[in-house]
Amino acid sequence: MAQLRIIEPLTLAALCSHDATVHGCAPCRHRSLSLCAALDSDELGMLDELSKSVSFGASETLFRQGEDAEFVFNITSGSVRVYRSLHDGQRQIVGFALPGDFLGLSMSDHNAFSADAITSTTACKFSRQSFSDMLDHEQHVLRLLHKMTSHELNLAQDQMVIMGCHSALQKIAAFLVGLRARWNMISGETVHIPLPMNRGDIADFLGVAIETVSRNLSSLAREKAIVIVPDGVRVLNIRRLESLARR
Amino acid sequence: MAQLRIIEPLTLAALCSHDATVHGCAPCRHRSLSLCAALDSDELGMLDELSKSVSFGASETLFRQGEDAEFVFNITSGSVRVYRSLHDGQRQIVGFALPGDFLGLSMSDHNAFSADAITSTTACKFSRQSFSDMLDHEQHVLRLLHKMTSHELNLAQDQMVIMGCHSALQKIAAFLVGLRARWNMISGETVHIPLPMNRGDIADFLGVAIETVSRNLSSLAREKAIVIVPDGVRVLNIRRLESLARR
DNA sequence: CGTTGGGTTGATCGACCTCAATAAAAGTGG
DNA sequence: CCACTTTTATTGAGGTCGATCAACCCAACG
Repeated sequence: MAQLRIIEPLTLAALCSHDATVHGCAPCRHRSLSLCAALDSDELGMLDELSKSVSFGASETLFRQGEDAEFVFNITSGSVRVYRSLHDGQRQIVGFALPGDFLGLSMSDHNAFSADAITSTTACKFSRQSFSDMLDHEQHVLRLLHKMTSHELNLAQDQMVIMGCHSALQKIAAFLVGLRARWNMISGETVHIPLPMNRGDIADFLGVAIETVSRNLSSLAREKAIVIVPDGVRVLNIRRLESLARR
Repeated sequence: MAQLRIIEPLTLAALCSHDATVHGCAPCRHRSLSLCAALDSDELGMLDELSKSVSFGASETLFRQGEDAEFVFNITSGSVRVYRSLHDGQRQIVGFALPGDFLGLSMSDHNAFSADAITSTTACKFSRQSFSDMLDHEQHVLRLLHKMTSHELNLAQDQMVIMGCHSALQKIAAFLVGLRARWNMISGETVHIPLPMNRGDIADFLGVAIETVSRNLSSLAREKAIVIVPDGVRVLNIRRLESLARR
């Protein structure tokens, strides 16, 4: 009877990690801001059994809009775009998932969005059914899940504020400021902002044209607020960016 | 087994109702498709004790951005705008709450948004703390709460898709189609779409100018897709609206 | 009546979309 | 390692949509 729903990019660290050096959920505990940290070892062991490590090459599909929602993903490395394809061929990206983010929890039995890897990506994959079953018996986990959903709602509403901007320059600046904050949570870095997604992805995220993204990034570079580097930007004047991003 | 009526509030209906004729949560049960219907009488009684009926006149404040988040509201009648005020004096409306909608779920210790009544509004008010305490003991309620939050998230993500539209006409049409669906859940009505909010509210919701809202509504009326009536519109050509609203 | 607030409509101007050309990167095959 | 293609990014020019400013209409209300 448990029902989950799509949770887009979640900034609550990885539930579970199966990378080359560590195995199982326990080693991942320290990476968690609020999730694994709140689980005891029994619960972690349970997660361990439910999860399976998977990896995707660039542009490979995690799940597709409309298909049965079979799995829940917790991104451990890489980056993912989550989007809806529209009948006019347009694409609205609703979020980018970074390491630690949760994807594919679906309340309905079919996905409302598609998701595919931007760069090479690894994730912990859970059967949605068994994940759901666990929620029936582990109130702890359900409570955390609800917290994450609430947090996700906050992110979505923040994005609405960004998209309400009348100026494209404001949108770009707000995008950079927001992404910088997220990378900062993950890596501690505040100057270099990786941009694994291409200009078209950013455009479809912000609801502007590709050329507008390019032009405004160039413009920010021209006024020395940022420097454009391969696969990202470096922040020179964060105050300028923040004043543009009307928060 | 509670009888479900499809023409009744699908938007999770009111958790609790304290209107002039009925008191307590139990009478409200029939109005709920999935919320109160899933609670037993003990649980309903508990809700009863926690909740308090409140009412607001037009443009009165339910809560203000930045203040401590003390309460959770379940709207029982009327309509509410939820918005963020920005440092440049602009206002981004992130949603309109209608009967059955929950407010205050996405917030942590302080409100991320302001909310005020558009029309005369009644609501059930819960202390956030006691509501939270109840969740610790009532898995049922927690699950329902999670579902409601998920529903909010759905609305927010749909709104992102709308705001990604490049054309203002598409935004207006998508707004009407979405609002029509919500009113349909509440009242069963599909032709008359009440618009309790004024043009400025719609403008700040969609991220366009007031005049643009007015012009495009007039345009839709001119092509006989809608008729503009006091406090709303009547739909003449839903197919036209839906084809504009790239879903 | 005058006033006020909300709504509509008109005119102007600038921002951004579109189309197009170029440049730079990243693959591909010899 | 170097031509070659393919993809992605940047830059330019022109046209259009929508923001802005302004006037006007209308209903509510004292």
